[in-house]
Amino acid sequence: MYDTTHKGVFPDDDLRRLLRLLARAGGLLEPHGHGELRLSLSEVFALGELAEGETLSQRELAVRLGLEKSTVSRLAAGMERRGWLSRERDPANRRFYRLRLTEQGWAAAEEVGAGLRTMHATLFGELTDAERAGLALGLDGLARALQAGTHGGHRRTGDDPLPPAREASSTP
Amino acid sequence: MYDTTHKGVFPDDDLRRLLRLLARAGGLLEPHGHGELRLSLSEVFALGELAEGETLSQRELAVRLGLEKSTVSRLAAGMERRGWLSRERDPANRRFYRLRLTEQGWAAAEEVGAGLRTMHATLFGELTDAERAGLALGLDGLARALQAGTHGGHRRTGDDPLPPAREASSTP
DNA sequence: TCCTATAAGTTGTACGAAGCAACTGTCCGA
DNA sequence: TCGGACAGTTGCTTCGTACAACTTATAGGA
Repeated sequence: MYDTTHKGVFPDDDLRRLLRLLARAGGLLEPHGHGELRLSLSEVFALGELAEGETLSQRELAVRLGLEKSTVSRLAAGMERRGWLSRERDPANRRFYRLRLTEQGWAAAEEVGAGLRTMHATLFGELTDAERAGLALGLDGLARALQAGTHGGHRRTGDDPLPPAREASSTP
Repeated sequence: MYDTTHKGVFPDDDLRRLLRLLARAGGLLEPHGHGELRLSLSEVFALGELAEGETLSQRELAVRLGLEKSTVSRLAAGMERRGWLSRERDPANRRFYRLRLTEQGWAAAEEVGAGLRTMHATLFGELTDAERAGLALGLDGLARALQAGTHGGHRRTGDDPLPPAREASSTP
């Protein structure tokens, strides 16, 4: 009896499709057996951030990843243990770490990055030009929309009042 | 030193943007305090599946969600405990359950669905027509591409040799 | 008809990612 | 010189999940 009454309870449109995609792509990424490497999604993102080249404090990284500082503390410790990043204290302000990738870390980032690019190529190879273009446009808009709202909904960590802070954390 | 050598290690294109979006949107959805309800992402997806109207076996649901049968066993048990679904044995084959939403389950689905639609509306309200159209087009293509590959990458559960299915993930 | 293989679901257990709270250490300004 | 603010750490808990071993039901032979 519900069938008729409640059909289409969930939005069956673009958003829904995006969500499914999220889930699906999430599956593609989660266990992340990128090559020899085995890393968590957060580690992948951390590599991505650090591969930007800047040195970051753990807090900075936490903000960018939307994770709790304690989580990032352990995350960074683990990556350090695996030889992917070095954690020097900022000489200008020893409260801060200066996280940066080691050579091994760069290698890992490269490997993961290569994996992502491959997947990207495979996936996007199946799209038409129009679809690619549309996707680029649409995602830009979506990113903007997400940024705009900031929507109380972040991650668990509600660090909305973000990165204005930062004291002495150097970086050329 | 590495900076120059390894700049742009991660793909900095649409895929990358999609991934960021995943992460960010994931944040929007994860804790899922939809109205009064508090449910995990997997529960949201389960509601979505069951709100299609069909009765499903737990195995079917597991396949669609891309989860292990034991996980789904507990998931379903939890949802039953909360009064969202009924689990009758299939009289024709008593090994199977026939999962279906209860009235409360439909209400929950409706509430969650409403939340999703609201979010959708908010988000998409900020897009231009071109962006919306592009997104729709692009996501269609992406969905097709994902389906096409099946990409060995699934989730931990390697249930590739299976029916046409969708997937999900979760978190409290 | 019984006997075994298979399949659905359950339970025990372990694990990893995450948050929160309480703590340490560092700095800075009154 | 003290006290507050803040980066980072550690202990603890929670949650979602997988895997493996088990139970129960079914279906197909010998």
